[in-house]
Amino acid sequence: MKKDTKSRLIDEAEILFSRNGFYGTSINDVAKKLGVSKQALLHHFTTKEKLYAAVLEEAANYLLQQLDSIKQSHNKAKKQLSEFILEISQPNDKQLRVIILLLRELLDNQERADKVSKWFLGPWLDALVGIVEQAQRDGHYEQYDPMAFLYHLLGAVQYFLISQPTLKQLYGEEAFESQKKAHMALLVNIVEHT
Amino acid sequence: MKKDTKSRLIDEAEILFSRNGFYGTSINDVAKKLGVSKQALLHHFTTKEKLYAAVLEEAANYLLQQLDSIKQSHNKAKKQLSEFILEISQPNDKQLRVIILLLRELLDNQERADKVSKWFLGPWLDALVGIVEQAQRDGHYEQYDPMAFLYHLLGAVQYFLISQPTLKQLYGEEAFESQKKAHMALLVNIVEHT
DNA sequence: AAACGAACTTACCGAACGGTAAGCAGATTC
DNA sequence: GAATCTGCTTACCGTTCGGTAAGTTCGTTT
Repeated sequence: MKKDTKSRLIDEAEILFSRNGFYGTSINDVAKKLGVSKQALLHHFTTKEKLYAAVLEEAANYLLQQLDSIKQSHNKAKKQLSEFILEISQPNDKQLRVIILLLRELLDNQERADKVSKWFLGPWLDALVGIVEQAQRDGHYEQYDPMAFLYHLLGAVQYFLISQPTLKQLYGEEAFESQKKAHMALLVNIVEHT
Repeated sequence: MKKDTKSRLIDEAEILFSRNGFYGTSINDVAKKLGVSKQALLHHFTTKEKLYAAVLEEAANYLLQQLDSIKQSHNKAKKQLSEFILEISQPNDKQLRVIILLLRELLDNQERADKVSKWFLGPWLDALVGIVEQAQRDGHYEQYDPMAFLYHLLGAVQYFLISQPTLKQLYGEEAFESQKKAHMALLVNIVEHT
């Protein structure tokens, strides 16, 4: 049941790319962490860009799969949305890494705007918008544009997530905990009682 | 009235750091863009980190100054907040660069959490929270925690801002324009009619 | 048992990286 | 007018970067 080197390289690259960004990560570092040579990595991916693309593809699959599992566990679109917001608000390590990767992509994509991000974000966003639209058909959030509503939620959640280390350091652990509570309360208020 | 080399280096570094991040920017590139040697840059800043710190300091000053100018133009806290949200929602080039720098800092700061970001974000956040608290004393937004409410707005605005190139490319120019309208409408709705 | 392809290894490579050392022109100070 | 300081320059350095070339090892196929 041991993972093969290729997928272990992707996992390790995901950690380092999310932590240090594309330019801040060297393929040598990735390979060394697994105890293999840099050329073993290049044997599987030929270039650094292709390794990065593999990481993004993996991240996209993760996001879509997560959404799919939520869809299967809950029938009502509104419940699906609130469950989704709840999950990404309290992410595990992997989820947090994927969110950071996503944000880095948005930043780096600022003028590049290449094709990689297209499939990385597109299907996931579309699926989410689909949920909001279904919820609207069920009679919720009707005063809002679906995409704007969704983006608003995503922005608020993800921005707070990546700010957490800074906020902790800025205001201390216990002050931060009450901030987090207030943040979650505001989120729940929007999703549940709008 | 010509700017000296040092501040021109900061300006150019701000452009490149915001576009490509810390690791994606070389001090050679920065110097070359101004037609001076790399050692001219090192003469003024001694290390790349110090150049980066100078850029962050400049960015922090810009944010605080922007806020100050809004405070002086409007008396009521609620009006100050709505004006602020409006301004950063439609940023000029410099504002956009500063916002991107800020987001990059949050991402890179994820585990580093060093002192640099402390002064970079701290006073600005405190000033903004102060405005929200004043608005609450005037009878607005009373159902929310000030920090959570502010962070919610900041997140929604900034996340949408950095997504613009990707959204344009994903859905086309005219679809994006209507998304933007819906996004602005939602924002105005929150700030004005809560 | 010969051939083969996948999964690596060691040995390199040129370019770019951040940074040091030394010098030099020109304005300022003593 | 000699010395000094500022703002640069060219020359150079060791390290690391992504990537190439050429094996080697080993299980599988023929």
